[in-house]
Amino acid sequence: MPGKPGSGKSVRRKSELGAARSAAVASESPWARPRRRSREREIKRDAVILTAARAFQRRGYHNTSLDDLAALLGVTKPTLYHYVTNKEEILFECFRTGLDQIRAGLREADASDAPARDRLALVVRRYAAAITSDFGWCMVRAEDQDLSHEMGAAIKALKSEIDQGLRRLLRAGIGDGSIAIATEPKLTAFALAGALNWMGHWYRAGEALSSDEVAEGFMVLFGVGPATKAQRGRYNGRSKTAQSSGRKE
Amino acid sequence: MPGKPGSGKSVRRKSELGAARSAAVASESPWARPRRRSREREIKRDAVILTAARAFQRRGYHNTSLDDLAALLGVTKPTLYHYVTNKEEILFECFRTGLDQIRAGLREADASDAPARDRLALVVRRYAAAITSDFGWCMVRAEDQDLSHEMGAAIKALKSEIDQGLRRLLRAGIGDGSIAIATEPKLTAFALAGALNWMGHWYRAGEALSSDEVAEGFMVLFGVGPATKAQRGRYNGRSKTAQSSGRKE
DNA sequence: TAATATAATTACCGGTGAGTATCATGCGGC
DNA sequence: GCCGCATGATACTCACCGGTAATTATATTA
Repeated sequence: MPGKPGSGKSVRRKSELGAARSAAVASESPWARPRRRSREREIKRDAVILTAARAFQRRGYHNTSLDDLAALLGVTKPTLYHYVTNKEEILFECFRTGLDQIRAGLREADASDAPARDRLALVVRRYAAAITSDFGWCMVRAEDQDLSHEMGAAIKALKSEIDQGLRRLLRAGIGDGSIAIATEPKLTAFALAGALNWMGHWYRAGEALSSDEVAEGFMVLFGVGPATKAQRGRYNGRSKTAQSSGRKE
Repeated sequence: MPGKPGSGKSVRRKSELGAARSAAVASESPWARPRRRSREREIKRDAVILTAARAFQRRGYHNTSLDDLAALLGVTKPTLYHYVTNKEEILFECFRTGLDQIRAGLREADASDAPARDRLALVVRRYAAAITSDFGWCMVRAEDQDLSHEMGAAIKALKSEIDQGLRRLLRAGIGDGSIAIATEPKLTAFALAGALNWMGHWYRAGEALSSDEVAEGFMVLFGVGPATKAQRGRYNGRSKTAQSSGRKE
């Protein structure tokens, strides 16, 4: 139906539409109907994203058709379009969900006043957990090539934020003496991110090591772990503090 | 043409075919020679693979049609089928070509009697060079998901060979005292491979650091570089020999 | 129960892209 | 000149897939 308002080619986020509506029509009109954000809907949308992430992980983005995805969910393809605007958006959400897990760890670390080494360890653990999660594949393997310009740029920004966060922690660690590395933070961050991202390729559920253990191993490997002797002399034994402090984990 | 011998569904390597033929028909028959291994043909085939690798790197495997590829080569699609059996084979060759560069480095290292640390350094340099080459993308980003079972298994085997080679070198280094790492070889190899593979994502031609320099940096980072106190003697006199070969950037 | 919004379905469209059947040309050897 | 072969182009098929229109089912509310 060509006359239906708002159904044009432009990609309209449902939320934006809703916001515009409620802002325009004010609140006393009976039509301003608070747009009962039925929780149900978001749950289903999340199920679409999660199922898609798993399917993409197994068969790849391009080898997973929307019919496949719909079948996995026990519905038909058009139903999917009630929750997402197109396939690209699904990939984008997978991307974002995974990256957000890491960014959450980063913010958590920023809010802490533990030594930088411990904050970095936290982020690395979160990173490893995210990579080995259902959304890990999308972060590592899916490529910006499959995203539109805007979405690709958005993902790139998120990735950059994570990269910068790692570098900042490394610099902070050098500053407060809790980290001693032999190479510059930039290269170190690249190497660390690479090692972590690669987990997405080899780490399988049921691996002998938990993702936390791998994260710990990488910290040691990069010379910023508790087992490094170089650390011992530089700053005292308080390195365990944040490790066992009330963090949920 | 269903009648043409050897043109069935099975993927036959041209070289194997040629070898089998010449072995069977001996060398005096006038029909034995027609295998005029016209060098021209292999050159063209290589061009197909290389051009494909570059296109895949930029736009991705699934976003590059054979028509695109043909256009890049200034021919039409059916022409491509004179040199490869299908698109999958192109991807496989890209994979293999890249991996072979690393395997060559591995064999080179095995043939050397230098300390394991230097042999590892050589492999890491070769690895970094391969990843930043035109075929780097295929090794890292392209996934086995797009390959048939047999080809996927073949690639997996090659990858495993490389992984085992890295572990072997690490163990050898621990054995001869030229490498001192704080974690087990398996995890170290994963981290090292990950850091190197990730170069395919961030390294661009014209980067401030050459791939050799990055490789050197990683060696340092992983505690097996020349800056490590465990290595006091600059015993590496020959490690520069192979360094300058191969890179064009 | 009527009105309405949402949810999901059936049936389709348009485009694309891998792979093929068939014909045309150039070339070396007889 | 003719045959065989390699190489290439034109024009096509065939299936799949993303996305949509029209329609039915379900639930909520007045």
